Amino acid sequence: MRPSAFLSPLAPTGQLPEPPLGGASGRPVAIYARGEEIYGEGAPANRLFRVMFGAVRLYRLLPDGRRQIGAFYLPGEVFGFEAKARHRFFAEAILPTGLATIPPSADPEFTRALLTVALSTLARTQLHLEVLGRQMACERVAAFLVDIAERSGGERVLTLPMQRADIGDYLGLTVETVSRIFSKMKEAGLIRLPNSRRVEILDEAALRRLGGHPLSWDA
Amino acid sequence: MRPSAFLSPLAPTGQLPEPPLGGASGRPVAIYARGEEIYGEGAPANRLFRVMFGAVRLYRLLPDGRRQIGAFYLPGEVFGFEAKARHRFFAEAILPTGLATIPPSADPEFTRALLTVALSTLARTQLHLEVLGRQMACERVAAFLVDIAERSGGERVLTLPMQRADIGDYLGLTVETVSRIFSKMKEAGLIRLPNSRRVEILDEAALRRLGGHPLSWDA
DNA sequence: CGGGAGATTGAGCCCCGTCAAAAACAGTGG
DNA sequence: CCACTGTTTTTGACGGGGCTCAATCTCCCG
Repeated sequence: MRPSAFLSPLAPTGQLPEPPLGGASGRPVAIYARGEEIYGEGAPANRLFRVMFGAVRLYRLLPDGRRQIGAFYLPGEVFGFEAKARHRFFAEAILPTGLATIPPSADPEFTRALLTVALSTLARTQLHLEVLGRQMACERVAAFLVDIAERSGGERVLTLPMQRADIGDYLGLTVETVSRIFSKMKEAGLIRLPNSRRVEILDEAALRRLGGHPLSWDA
Repeated sequence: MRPSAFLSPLAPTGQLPEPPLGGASGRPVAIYARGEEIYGEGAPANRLFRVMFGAVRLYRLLPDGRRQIGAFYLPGEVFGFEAKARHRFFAEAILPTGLATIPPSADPEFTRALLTVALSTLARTQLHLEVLGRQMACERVAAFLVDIAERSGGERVLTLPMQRADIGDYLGLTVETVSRIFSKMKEAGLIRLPNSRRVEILDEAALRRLGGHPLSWDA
């Protein structure tokens, strides 16, 4: 499969200038257990992380407990930057996860690379915004599946690292709705579900039709 | 009023390093008419804009015509950067609007300033995401009003540059719902509506309670 | 004063959230 | 290997918040 430059701008496919942000080269990898907090809201934001393996969720909590997951990070992707000195999100490992730490640097080359990553993250967040603002539940799930498929290498069979509740909190839906839509998609022959964590995409074109226009900014 | 460093990071309050991105100093200002397109989807993204007066909406269209407004830009704010070489959004003047153009530069100082702006924009987009993903219609409208109030100087009486349809497409709601909620808020004594474009905030605390926690990342 | 765009209000319906229960699954210890 | 327990997922029934459709009202501006 052709790597989508946009959906995987942070992946180790070579788009990111390797020297400043890239080097996992010899850097120590910290291991986090499933569910372990990487940093919390209010923690000082003084370093970046690159996912070496596993997966990470970034989220915020409303006072009454509602949770919005802002992003998932898969192997190769970079997260942890903030506009201010402190984090406004929680970051947690979804699975046993290895993270390489990228210390900050005043090097212009580093700044440039960070800008690239920040702009890619912004672009993805804006796309996410469109999904939450203007798409129906089934379109959201379809967009999510297509996105994850692209980011995890374009395999036809993918293993979701997160559970249904995470998907719901990412898409602005309830667990029940997500589950129901998975079932509908299975009935409709769009996907197969060997088990709850594994999804085989049978009709990618139909999913893309549901999920919006992921190619319009690819040029 | 105390300027909120976060909600107005792009405003001419001095937070942004002035030399590289800041200078409206002597730069020509292009005037756009109400409704005029500043750039379209697919246009080359090769310069930034600073709003001198007026207001701008940034939006995307789904194939079937649904519109998601990703952001509004008020005087002092900067927009126009993209991760790729081409725009994925449409930008339009909402009112007669004056824009100063900021040409790109390879200067490290410029890159650093651009990074600051990009990170602020990302932070705001993530907040918007939370509103769309997890808040009820009335909470969205409340959050919107508080946000606009802060960004336009914290006045108690504000003049909305955009119409109801824009607010709806920004908040993921229909015009009718936005209108109904304005009416409810008026009945409840939270706001007054001298006319449809003008909003007087009577009970800011109640609006903030509705609209989430805009102070949690202010530290 | 008339025309048109935008805003408001009403009626009805549907998608999806809520509540509840059953089913599938993952460990754990016997 | 199997009972036992807690977690996650699925499915069902029901109600409500917000969308759709449609009519009316308000405000500009000629």
